[in-house]
Amino acid sequence: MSKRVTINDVARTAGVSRQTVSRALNDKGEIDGSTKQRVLDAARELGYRPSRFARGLVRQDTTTIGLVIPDLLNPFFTEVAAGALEAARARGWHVIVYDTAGSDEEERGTIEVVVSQVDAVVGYFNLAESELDAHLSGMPAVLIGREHQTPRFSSIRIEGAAGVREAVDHLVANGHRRIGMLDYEERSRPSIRHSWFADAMSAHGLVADAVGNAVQSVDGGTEALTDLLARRPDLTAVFAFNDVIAVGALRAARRLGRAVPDELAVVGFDGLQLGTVVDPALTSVALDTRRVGALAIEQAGRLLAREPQLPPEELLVNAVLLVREST
Amino acid sequence: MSKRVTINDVARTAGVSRQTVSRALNDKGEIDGSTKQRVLDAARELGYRPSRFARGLVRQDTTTIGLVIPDLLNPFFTEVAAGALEAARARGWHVIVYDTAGSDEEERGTIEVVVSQVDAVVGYFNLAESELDAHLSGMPAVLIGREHQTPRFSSIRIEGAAGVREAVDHLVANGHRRIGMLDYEERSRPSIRHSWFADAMSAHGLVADAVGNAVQSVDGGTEALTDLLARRPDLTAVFAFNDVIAVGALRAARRLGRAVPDELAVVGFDGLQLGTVVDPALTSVALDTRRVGALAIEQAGRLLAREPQLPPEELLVNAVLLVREST
DNA sequence: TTGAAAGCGGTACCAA
DNA sequence: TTGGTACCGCTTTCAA
Repeated sequence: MSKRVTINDVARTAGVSRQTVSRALNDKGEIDGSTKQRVLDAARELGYRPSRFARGLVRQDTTTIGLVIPDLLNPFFTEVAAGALEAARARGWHVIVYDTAGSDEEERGTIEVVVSQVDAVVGYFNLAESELDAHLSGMPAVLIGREHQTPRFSSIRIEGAAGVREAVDHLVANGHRRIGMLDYEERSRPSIRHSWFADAMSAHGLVADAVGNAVQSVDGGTEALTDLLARRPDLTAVFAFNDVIAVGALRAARRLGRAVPDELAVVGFDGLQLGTVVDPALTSVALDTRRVGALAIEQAGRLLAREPQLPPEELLVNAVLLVREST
Repeated sequence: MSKRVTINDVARTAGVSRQTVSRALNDKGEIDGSTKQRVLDAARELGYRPSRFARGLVRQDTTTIGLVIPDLLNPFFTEVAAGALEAARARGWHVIVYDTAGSDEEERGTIEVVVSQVDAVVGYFNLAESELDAHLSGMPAVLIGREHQTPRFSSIRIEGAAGVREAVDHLVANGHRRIGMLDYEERSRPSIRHSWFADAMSAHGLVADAVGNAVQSVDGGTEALTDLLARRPDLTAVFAFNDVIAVGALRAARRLGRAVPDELAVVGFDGLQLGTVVDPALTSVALDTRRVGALAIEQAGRLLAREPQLPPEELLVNAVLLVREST
């Protein structure tokens, strides 16, 4: 790595002081036109590029947020990321994206690195709060889709009980009684969405006993529904943990020759754009995903500025039923 | 914004010098256990967080790449971004993602900001090379999917002539003669993909005279095919600029009651994952999108280190026909 | 209009 | 094991 060209080098070859170089480069007034030109020429010739560290050190204005997500290829996280990016840009902030590939190991590595690279971090974490707290060494953090205890943390909650209830109501109203679920278990425990589902079922006197487990991918959904239907061919409807899994389920239904929605109704969760490109278009308990990202940025901003936090009810994104064609 | 807590504050409250604080925080040896603990306590209490700028200034090791894409919600760019992120992580580099929303204005703003935030920039740019050159003020840049003249730039080329030729051969072999195209024009000029298509058509003595123009979105594809078929209902196959548009075309065909592939064959370009979730699965001239991103990072690294560039033939990503169900 | 000097917040190297 | 000092590269006073 050849030595860095500094402002001093430019100053020397242009025959001026470094302050003058700084003036020329930053378009400040108070500089002679020809001097400025001379400096600019010298800078170009030497291939000078100011150090962003030195600059940042002096004018501590730029804010950089780390966005941690498990999988950029999962459209849900992409939509959240897009929302975060947009909100950050509106404030002139930067976003460094970290993809943890859904692995705890990568997540640890990411956190280690994040600490020295950004001003605050937002995103989806899987590690225990105690571990996060220990390694984040005081950095403001906003957890998405997950509760927090430590006061230093903040979280954006996704409230889907009412939406899932709507979905089950809708299915029951359409005559469905045997409704299964494709869940996504974390740490071998049923998800919170599963409990929303179970509650909604009980309200109709039904039991949520037909549950399959899927990994978070389209293929995962295909596989899970295939398995579930093998065990419970009597199901007439399924609720999936999210749209990605539901889209996989749609594919499985097609392969198994079960027409959707007539022979099997499918409901997803998230309300992604993805649900509109499949056939039939996916009915889903929909979320404003962009808002999730935007809220996280907003909240990170408050943490950073030590401003009062948003009240809990503002840190909530509600999901509502969006009926399309798959039910 | 309350004043920043610096290493001096910690040193003062812990009653030691800042060098000692530095030692304690960086787990250097040569420090008494109790002193270290005292420093750590003080740091925690004050909520001290080291300035990444000051750190970066002194040990100038971290490399940050700016990734500029027009639309993070477009799965093609997401796949490229994922490839870039992965390649960057493997080197311990960071990636700041910029979404220009496909607007020249945003692109200008992005470039302005990028210059002082990253060490090199890679991505999709729309602005003229002269303008890029002027505002990038010497920063190494890798253009994706676009030729370059200025030697300081580098580019990752996408070579699809052979793949498109394969696609047209395949369609013709299946009896298609009236094949249309849904193009994506830039600056009101047919794309390079259109010319590949036209060449492939001529090779069979056919003319590429049924061309529609689409915006880069699923909806754009739907609209464009609807229009095109209104003008040219006799078409039996269409080749789309990319998979996103092709997926929209699939939807249009469905709405118009034209069965795919029997009454209309559809071929996309890019070979995205997206093509496997639709029904029928999309035949596409496929690209290794992750590799596109990875190559861009690799090349940026060489530019940065002033190492010899990769030879042009390595900076090429070839597309090949991937037959699925839509043809 | 220009330059000298003083930091910005850290780390490295030395001496104590 | 500690602290003093120089310095990273740049911008911001303040004089000249």
